[in-house]
Amino acid sequence: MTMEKTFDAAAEESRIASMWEKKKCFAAGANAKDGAESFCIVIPPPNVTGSLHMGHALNNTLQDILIRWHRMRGFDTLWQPGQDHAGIATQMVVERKLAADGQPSRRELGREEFLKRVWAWKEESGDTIIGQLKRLGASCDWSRNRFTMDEGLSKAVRKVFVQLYKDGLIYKDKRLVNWDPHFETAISDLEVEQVEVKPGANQGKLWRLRYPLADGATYQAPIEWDEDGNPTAHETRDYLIVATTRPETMLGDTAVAVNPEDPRYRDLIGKHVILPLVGRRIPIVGDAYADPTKGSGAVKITPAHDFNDFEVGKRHDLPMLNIMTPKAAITLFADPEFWLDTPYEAGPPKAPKKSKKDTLADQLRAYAEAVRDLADLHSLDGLDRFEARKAVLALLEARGCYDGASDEPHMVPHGDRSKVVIEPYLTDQWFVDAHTLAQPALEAVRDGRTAFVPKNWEKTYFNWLDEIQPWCISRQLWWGHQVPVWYGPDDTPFCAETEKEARALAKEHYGKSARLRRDEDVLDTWFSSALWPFSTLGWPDATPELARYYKTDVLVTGFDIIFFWVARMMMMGMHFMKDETGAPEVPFHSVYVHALVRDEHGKKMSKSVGNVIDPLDLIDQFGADAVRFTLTSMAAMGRDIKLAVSRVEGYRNFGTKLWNAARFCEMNDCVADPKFDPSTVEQTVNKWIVGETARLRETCDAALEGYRFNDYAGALYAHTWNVFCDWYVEFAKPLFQGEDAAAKNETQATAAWALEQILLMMHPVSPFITEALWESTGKRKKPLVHGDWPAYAAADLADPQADKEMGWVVSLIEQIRSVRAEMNVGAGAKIPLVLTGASAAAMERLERNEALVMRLARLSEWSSAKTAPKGAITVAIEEAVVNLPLADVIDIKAEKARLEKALGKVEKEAKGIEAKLSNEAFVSKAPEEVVEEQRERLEAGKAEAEKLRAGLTRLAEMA
RNA sequence: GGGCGCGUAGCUCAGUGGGAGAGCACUACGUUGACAUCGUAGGGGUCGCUGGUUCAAUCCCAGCCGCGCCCACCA
Repeated sequence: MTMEKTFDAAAEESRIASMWEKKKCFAAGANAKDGAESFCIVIPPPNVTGSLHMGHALNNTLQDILIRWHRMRGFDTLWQPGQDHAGIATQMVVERKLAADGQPSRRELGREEFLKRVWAWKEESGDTIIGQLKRLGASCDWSRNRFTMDEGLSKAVRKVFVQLYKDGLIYKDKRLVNWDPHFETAISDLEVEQVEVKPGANQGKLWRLRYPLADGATYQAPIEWDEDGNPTAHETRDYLIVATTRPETMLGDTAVAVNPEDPRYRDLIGKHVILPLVGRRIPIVGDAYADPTKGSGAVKITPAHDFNDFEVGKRHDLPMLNIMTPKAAITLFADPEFWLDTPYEAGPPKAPKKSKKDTLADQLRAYAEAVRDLADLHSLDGLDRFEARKAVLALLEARGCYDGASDEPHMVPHGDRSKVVIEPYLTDQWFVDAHTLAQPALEAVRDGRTAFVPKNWEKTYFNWLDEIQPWCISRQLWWGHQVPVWYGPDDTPFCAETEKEARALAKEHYGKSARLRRDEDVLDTWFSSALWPFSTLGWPDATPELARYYKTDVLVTGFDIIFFWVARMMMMGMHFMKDETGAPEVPFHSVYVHALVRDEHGKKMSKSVGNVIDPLDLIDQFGADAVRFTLTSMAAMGRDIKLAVSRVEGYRNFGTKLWNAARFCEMNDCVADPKFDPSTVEQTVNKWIVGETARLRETCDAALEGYRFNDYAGALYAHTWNVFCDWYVEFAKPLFQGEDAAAKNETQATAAWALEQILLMMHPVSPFITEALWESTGKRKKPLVHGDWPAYAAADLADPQADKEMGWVVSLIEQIRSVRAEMNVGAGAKIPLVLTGASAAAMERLERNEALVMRLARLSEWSSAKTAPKGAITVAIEEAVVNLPLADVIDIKAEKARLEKALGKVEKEAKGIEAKLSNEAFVSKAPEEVVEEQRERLEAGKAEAEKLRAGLTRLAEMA
């Protein structure tokens, strides 16, 4: 059967994938040797909502390489797959879908019904990404697939929550949290993105407000300064100026703070201002938080809506006024009381229109309308915060309390999912005492029980954990693990894994049965992800897998989730898992942090920019192996991957190259022989390729040991194309066509073996094409996915003599080819070679490799002579001079130029080395071998220069 | 403000205290029965700038210039 000219990736990949699946090739422990060590990776679980993107493709290719490599080496290997329920993201997707389908909204459906819809959606499309990972070739043990909301994992979540609650490491607290007004839930610090806002009509400004001093107080405000910044003129003021980027929050101010050291305001501490619009009398407090160098030096304090102000408020026991609804509408504006209590001497800017019925409600309405006109408002029903901003500013201006604004681009917090502005919001939430949990996690990395690769990520990890804040884990969402806490009639909390246990606790507490209601909140998605390395292995049950595979080996991830996920797995793993001695056990010994995939210009891929490259499109176009090989080649440590489609095409071509090399072997009856022993080959070319193959094995293993994936891929590429295809295959041709049957047989067997070794070593990165070739190039006992990774050493298989000889032959051929090309000798023309000044060794080398040199250099004949023939072009090589009598075709001028150029290069180099060697300091201080090496190089250079000069002389004689 | 990283061939990037590399692109030639998704040959770089350490610096150190990312409560 003759092979096709190219590999049909589309057809073969699915066939091979189902073969692997049918034979359960990826099952935990498959292909393990007796008594093998375990090797386990837990997959970073993709969102059930997700589909495969380039980041996944890279992440999973690298994991798959490590997994396949270990599996072939006989480790007891498990790649644990699974998916994340991705609370907010999934809830968002389903809500959107409901809206798009014209279905009732989440709130209309109610919690129970909505969750049914989410589960239905999960059942319907949750397997999408698994199918995509399979197309990529990911060799996970799919039979063990887990989901963070599975019963088993949910049990783990409940157990962890209850235990941490008992340990005092989970607690409920009323404090400011980051509130997402779109999803109406708290989010953690990590889910907040700081986005710079540019100055615009309603944002990016610093507005100055005037707060009148109460009780007729005044102070001297400096208005002119000398060069040194000392005030030279003052004016008497009866108001304070405060600045803010969020003017609407002034409605919730409960103090103004000044620095106690600030001479301008020192005497005002303890006095009061009247908060404009609301008329509230609020104190002026002295607090170091107020920075005299910033703004006016006086700062408004809104304890319920600003993290700093919250702290100031606590220090001074200030009231904390919540002025917003969960949707971040300003409540005051909808409240008639606000307008009634507001002393607005200046009145609204336009007189309220007289209405027919002069009732209070009408007055209010008229006033409201005036405000709306003024501030260009649309509605007064629960006035949105940004509308309220306009209204507040307009009102303040009308009241003479507005002191102008300046442009001030600044960072504003946004929700990473909702993209809306986050509000600090005062609510009851559940928190994890992350600081306490972080300590063992820090220690483990400091003492090397877990190592980051590359190491510099450890600093990032330390910096974050060192300053870690309490982790807000409760979410006011419906999709997720519900907090396992029940409340009694008096709101006493009972934390238990089941309602039954909670009831028992309540009965004990109250002395009788009580009605309980469950906490409605769910947990942050990352809470369950943090348990992933042990929850997926069966914890809290004592499963064999947990005993066998925990701790896992290496975690492969992008740096963007070091905080979200890696650090939290470390914290949870070490709190809940113990080794034989009872000491906390890390979830993995290594964390390999890879780069992010960007577009070919280095931009982050994003749907809105439209520069997203879909890995599935690439797989369709070039095959999974090409995509995998590309990403692996580019996965150098510490740098982003800029992906250009042309690279993928290039690696697809590489696959074709390998395919055709196999095809060549097939056509020449190179059949893999299980009994073949590479150490017994006799032909020099065969000794040489055996040695090269052994070196490749060492390079591959060393690269993979060090997670230098690009070195691994690069070595395979260079060996396969530039060694095996470019030279060995060419060397083999004359042997296949020659008379020497023994040499031919040996070469057939060696070629088959060398190809087989490439298939073995390339399988982890290019599993499909190698598996296909494995099937077509021999009768195999087991599929390549379970092939035996080679273990031979170059020291045993490489033959220095053979290496030297083939190196010499290669350079001889290259030199002749170079001359031919430069002299425009047509490919069809065969030319004679005359060797002069050849050493005995050189002569022997040429004799032994006569056939292949003749063929590859396209020679008609060769001979040796004492002196160079007339009219020959000469090239210096090691231990000989190559003379090509090309008198007919020779272009003397061109040849002279060629020789002079070569000579110039050699002389320049020699000169440099000579200078170095004549430097006393160099000779005395540099290591012996370096000096010796330089001497040798100088010798060689001189010899070559000599040969070139001789050539030039002869050329001159010809002319 | 703090931290991390990057500036090497036209492009994308490896790399090393002692002879500057790859892929793609480019130029010329080429259907020599594995492969035109190919072959052969070739052009192209003061390794960001300036100092320092060293016998020796693209590599180590400092500063500068340019670019990117992460973290941070600055009104």
